[in-house]
Amino acid sequence: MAETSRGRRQPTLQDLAKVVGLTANTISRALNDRPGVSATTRALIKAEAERLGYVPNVHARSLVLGSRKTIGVIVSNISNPFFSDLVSEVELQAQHAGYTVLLLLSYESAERERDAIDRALRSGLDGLIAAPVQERSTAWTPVIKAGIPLVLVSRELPELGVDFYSTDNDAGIQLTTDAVLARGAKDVVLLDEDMPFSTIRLRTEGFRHSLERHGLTFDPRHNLALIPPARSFRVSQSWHADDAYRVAADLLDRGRRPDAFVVGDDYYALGLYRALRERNIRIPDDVMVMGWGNLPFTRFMEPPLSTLLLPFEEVAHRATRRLLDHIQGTADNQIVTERIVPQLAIRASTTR
Amino acid sequence: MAETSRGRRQPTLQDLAKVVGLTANTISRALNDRPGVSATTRALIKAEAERLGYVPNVHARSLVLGSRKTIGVIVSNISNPFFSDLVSEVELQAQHAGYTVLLLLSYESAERERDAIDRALRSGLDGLIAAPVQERSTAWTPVIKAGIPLVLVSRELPELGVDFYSTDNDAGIQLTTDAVLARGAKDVVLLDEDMPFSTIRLRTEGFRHSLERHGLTFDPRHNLALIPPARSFRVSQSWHADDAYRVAADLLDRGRRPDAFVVGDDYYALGLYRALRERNIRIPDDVMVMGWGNLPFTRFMEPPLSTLLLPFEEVAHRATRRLLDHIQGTADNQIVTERIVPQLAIRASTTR
DNA sequence: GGATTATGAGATAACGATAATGTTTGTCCT
DNA sequence: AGGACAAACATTATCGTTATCTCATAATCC
Repeated sequence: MAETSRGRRQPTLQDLAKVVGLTANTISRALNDRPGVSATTRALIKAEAERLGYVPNVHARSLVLGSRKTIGVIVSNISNPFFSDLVSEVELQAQHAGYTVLLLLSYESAERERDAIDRALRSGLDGLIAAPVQERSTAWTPVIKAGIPLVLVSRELPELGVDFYSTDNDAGIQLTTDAVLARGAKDVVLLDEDMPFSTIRLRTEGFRHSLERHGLTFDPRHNLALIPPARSFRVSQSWHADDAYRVAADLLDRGRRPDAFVVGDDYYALGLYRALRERNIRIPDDVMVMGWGNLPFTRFMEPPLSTLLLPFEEVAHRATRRLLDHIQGTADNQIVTERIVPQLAIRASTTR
Repeated sequence: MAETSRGRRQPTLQDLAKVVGLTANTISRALNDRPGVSATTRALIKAEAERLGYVPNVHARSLVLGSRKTIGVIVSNISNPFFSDLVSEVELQAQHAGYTVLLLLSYESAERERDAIDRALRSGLDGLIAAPVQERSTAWTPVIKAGIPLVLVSRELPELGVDFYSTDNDAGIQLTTDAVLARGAKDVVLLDEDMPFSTIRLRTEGFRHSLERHGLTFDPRHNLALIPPARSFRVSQSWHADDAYRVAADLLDRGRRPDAFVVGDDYYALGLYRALRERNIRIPDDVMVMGWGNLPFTRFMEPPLSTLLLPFEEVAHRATRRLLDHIQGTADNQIVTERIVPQLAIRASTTR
């Protein structure tokens, strides 16, 4: 009876101590390479630990050390390549530093975000990297009150007063817009989502600047094609393409014929391509198309889509580094705000 | 001095107890809605807890309860839409059950997988859902020895004797192959990766069966186009398209002209499309193309790609349900092996 | 060779919660 | 009125580590 249950229960420090004939304390010191144990004893203990398959109980350790060696990541959804890359990079780096990653998804919903934050707080995390769903949210103050280091990515919440890392949307849109303008476009339309995100507002502003810098005027009714926000959250990204298709088709059917499109998401370009194809409008001869995000399929579109290479690894890398600094107490107490400039990938869709 | 540090430290049960004038135990019972506390006292305690912003210390709770309310997910990489969907669904359901998800990535590397397992064991997880990197791996036995419930997905390890959930690769490939055969194809090529995975072996077998059932012979040299395995792991999925492009181009340039391609990954179809386009081979008139995975972009390919809708949500759902049953002790002690049959999405690439 | 340090290890006390018993008080019944 | 019994709370133990303090013994010094 006792024998059968023995296999189930993991050996503890006490068990090990009894076997070796020392105290749990000494075992702990030996295994964690702390001083106070002779080399021979240490070797003996380590060998015995290995033999018994001893694994320290994290719960006990966490309780004493007050840390679980875990950082949380809150993003809206990892089907979005931007976020999956971000999370991957965070995981990779956290792992190097001996941390594991707790994944919490908010699905672009304020309610779910609140829930995710709540679960994060109840999970005893050492720190949190998050891409907030909405601006001006008080949902995050409990995190700060609890003294848990927080680093934001992608979407800024200036009033929170925490570190922020992001791709430079303003520079990005100017890069893409300038690129088509430099190639002779005179009438550019920005196809983007109609959402109250700072990222999108920044893009619109940058777009406008770019036009004006080239001596063109910016008229929202003329240069903007806005995709109505989705009523409910849909997991598949391809709906973005459908939405973009509809908006683009509508615009073209109203007789509007710009000579270049700049979009806020590669998926929009996917839908746009279809709308153009259906109307026998050739890319890039009749109209140039510039994407955003360098999604894996863009190189294989026909023609290959010029797009913007977002430095998400870099963002994730720096954000994680900063978070770990906070956790380990090696961070200065400035509020860091970094926007990393993306790079253009020019392909056939803008080459005349 | 003492005042400044007060804000940092989270209030504990003891603190609350002192304030209310009761014992920590009573507070605990009150807050967890366990009997033994009068209604008025309970209300008082809850109010005070709210006022002080009391959050139970998970570390302590985990220690005493022996559970962290966390399940781990080990997949190779979440940039792959299959896995990101899987992970999303697991997260969604785990959340419903009050569990959080720890994400561990193995990047298709046996070494990293071993490391991930190690970290999982040291993280005090309640259970583990994993897509193993390779077959016949002893890496997983420590998990079983530690008595941590394990459910495998996607790739099977029969010798481990644990539950397994997957899409039905055999049924899937027969669905796709049958579909092109039913539409008049007489000379079909399977374009797939040359890797020693059970999934791929199953696909080849199913493909062969399908041909033979239609009175065709299966000749590896004739009906198989194999993509050499990547030497190093590459994050971006689009390399799969490049590899497929190269293999397909090579095949076509050797003068081979099948009347249908069936592929093992939608990305292969992306590369294949390009190879065909370059040689002015029309889809579907000259050759039909059948994909695998229903990735978001397939609907927007030109022509839209017929493909296979993998029931990953279903797989994730059942696997998670099963894992939670194990954790909560409500699972029977059979070894469950379920393969869920995918569905066809017929589009223009196979419509003559 | 005696006082002084290192050195290795034990004893004890956290960490913050929950579980298993105790103890008090009050209520009900006959 | 006296005993049974339950409600409401307190006491104490426990989970498995790590940290601090103490103490014995061996090594080192002049």
